[in-house]
Amino acid sequence: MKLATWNVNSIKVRLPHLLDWLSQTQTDVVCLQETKTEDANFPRTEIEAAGYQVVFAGQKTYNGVAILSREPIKAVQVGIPGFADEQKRVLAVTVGDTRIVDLYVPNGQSVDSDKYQYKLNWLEALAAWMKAELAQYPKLVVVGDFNIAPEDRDVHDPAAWQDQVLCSEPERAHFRALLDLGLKDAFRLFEQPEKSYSWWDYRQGAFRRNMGLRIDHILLSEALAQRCQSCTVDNAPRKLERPSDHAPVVAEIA
DNA sequence: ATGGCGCGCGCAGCGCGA
Repeated sequence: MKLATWNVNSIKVRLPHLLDWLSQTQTDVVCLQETKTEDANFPRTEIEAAGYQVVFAGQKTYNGVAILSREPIKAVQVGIPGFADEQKRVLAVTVGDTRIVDLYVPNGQSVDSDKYQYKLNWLEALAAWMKAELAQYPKLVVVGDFNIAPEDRDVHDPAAWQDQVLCSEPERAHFRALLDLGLKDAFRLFEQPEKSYSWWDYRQGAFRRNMGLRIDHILLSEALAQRCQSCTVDNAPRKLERPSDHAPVVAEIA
């Protein structure tokens, strides 16, 4: 199974990129974030015509998640159970015997913002839920835009980003707490190029200069980590006209 | 110099992202 996560920054604008990319890569499951579209306006027909089942949970202007799968989608869950949240950031499904959780973790804005505290609370609730999901599903995949660069090697300029949002120690501690549950960062199961990132600012020619962060992740339970054959960032869509500011991250699991 | 770019919304220019 080829499984991907991609923050598309508007499903409407990026639909041609997404459909081309699915056709070229033959991806089996892709989890999207920042679809920024109410469910009534989601481009379901175009995606189904490409051979995918699709589920989505969206809202106007902000947030929004979707999961596309070539195999049937079952047991859809929207949001973190027991965590009241107006923002559409979480979608979980089962495909075959694999549980797949798609996350758009809050950005946090800055470490002194109310939004940062919301992010930390959100991550606390996520960890408790993931502990329960791991107990129920030996084959668990947790993917998405985590809005956390786990280590300094995931940051183009660690000094400039030190203690800033996306890189702060409390955020990184929450990321490590997920790993401590028994999840593996699929990207770090393999040798990777130096300076591998998944997001680059639209400004300052940041992509051309590779001024990025690795904030989009694929976490795998032990049973799936053992079957994981590769995990890569696909920079190709970031080079297109009107790209998302994020690149897809892709894992192949036997 | 605290902007820069690109999105949605909606028709001007603002909030937000990361």
